[in-house]
Amino acid sequence: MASQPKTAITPTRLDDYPEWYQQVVKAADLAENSPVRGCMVIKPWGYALWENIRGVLDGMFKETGHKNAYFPLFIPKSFLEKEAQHVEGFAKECAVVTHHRLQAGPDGKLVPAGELEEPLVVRPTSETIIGTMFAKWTQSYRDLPLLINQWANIVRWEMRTRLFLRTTEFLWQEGHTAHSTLKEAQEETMKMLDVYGKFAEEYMAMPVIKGEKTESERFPGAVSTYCIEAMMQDRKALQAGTSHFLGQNFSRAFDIKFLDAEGKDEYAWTTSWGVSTRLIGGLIMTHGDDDGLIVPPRLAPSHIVILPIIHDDATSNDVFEYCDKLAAELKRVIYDDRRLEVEVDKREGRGGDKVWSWIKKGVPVYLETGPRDIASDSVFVGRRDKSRKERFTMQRTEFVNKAPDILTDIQNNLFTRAKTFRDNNIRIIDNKDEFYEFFTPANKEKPEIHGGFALCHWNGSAQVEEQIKNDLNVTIRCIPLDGKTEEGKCVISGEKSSHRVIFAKSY
RNA sequence: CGGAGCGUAGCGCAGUCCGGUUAGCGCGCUUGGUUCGGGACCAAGAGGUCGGAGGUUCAAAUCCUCUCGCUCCGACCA
Repeated sequence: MASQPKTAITPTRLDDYPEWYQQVVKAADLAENSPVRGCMVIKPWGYALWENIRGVLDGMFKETGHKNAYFPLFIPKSFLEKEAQHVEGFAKECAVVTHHRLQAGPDGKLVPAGELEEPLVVRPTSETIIGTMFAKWTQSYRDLPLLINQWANIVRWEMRTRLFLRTTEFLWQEGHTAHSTLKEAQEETMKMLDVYGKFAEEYMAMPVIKGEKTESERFPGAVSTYCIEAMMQDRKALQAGTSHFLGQNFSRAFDIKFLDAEGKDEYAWTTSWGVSTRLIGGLIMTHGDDDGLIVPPRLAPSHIVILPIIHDDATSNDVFEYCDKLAAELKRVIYDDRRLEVEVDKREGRGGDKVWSWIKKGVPVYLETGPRDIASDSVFVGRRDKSRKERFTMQRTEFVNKAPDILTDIQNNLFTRAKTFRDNNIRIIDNKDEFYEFFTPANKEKPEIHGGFALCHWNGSAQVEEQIKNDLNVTIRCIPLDGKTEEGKCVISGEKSSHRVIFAKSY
């Protein structure tokens, strides 16, 4: 008999975290690399997760008054050039279309022909094209606010890619709004940050810290950038969403003007905000364990999987019938304002393989159902947030009634677990040596999981940021919004500081 | 773009240094059987112009030249 691995995923998180991540993506059948460099194929289970993320967020955007629209994939190069900082930030990572057809060359191979007069850039983000349109749509203060969201794919030509966390092409959502006053635009920026925070914590069960980015980490062209930062299980930070207050930078560049109530010509105040398929990477690294993915119930493509246990042909029909009946009952149950998604796994094959395939995919609840359960009219319940040893038997009717409570309990448990982990790895540091020690792995060749979030005073200088980035590869993730004012001294320079910021290694 | 490594069956690899029968192994796949609250076992089978092009040679996965692609480590970043 082949020796059984202790865990479904090899290596474990502790052994090799980056490799563990790749293996989970593969084992959970979320996505794989495509023949196109840096671009991924999102497979059904991963895409269903994205659809659920999209569905919830879309509802939240609409509740806050936004409408969806769609803008072109291609942006004339000249548009990008209009906002100086914006170009500078994105110029290095743009895919550029220069031709519009292919011709057979002398060797029979196709070569680009029909050069464009003006190259088109594949959107790395849409401020410029949307700004151009906003300028047309805005004449009076009565046209404002413009509250637009777009679900789209974008391309950023990154040097190195990792499935979900950084791919050349990725799916995202970008909100773009224009307002007649600074105050309203600032409020919009914070409102959408709150939407992201709520979504991350309540749906993804991923605790986040809301904060503002320092100047060096700011979105190119923004006046201020706010973010939600989450801690992954290797204690590195993941920027999970951003909301930008763009001031009048883009409205000046794109001429988004309106006449106010007094008949005065004014530039609009704009914002933009976005989250991407990167969230799925965050989900994996927040909840996943050495047996694979764990999907929070509120985002699960399937809440419950029923696995019929078949002994022989004589009883198989009874078992299937019982499972189908149970599935039908469960599908009528409401959980989180929608009907339970239930799947009966009737695939041929060994029971063990099937159970483990669902464990790796992270389905919240799995029921192993055979003749014994039928005889006692009960179900054998496995919770993905608990160990295999903790499976338990429950009367069928009781389970049907309690299923939503069980799922709610799993959802809460995942959040609590993640929050405890994060809080245990936040350290208040006031001393430079301790700071350096905190972020230095014992094994430099193959760094073990180390560090975390360091809450420290900072003198506000980019020089300090530069120094710790060079020395330790640590950056300021954000200046927390709920951070109290507190007199202290910069952990690096010793200069005066009035509040603490979060330092961490990041994705 | 720098530094390292790798391209041999669907996947993971051995063989390459030192050229030589019909290119192997594990997993997976197909068929049959034995198991059965479990990630099984036995047997039989299918599957490869060894990343590509050129060269050296009686003979190339193996040596030489050129090329293409991928992964990892840096710089860049949601």
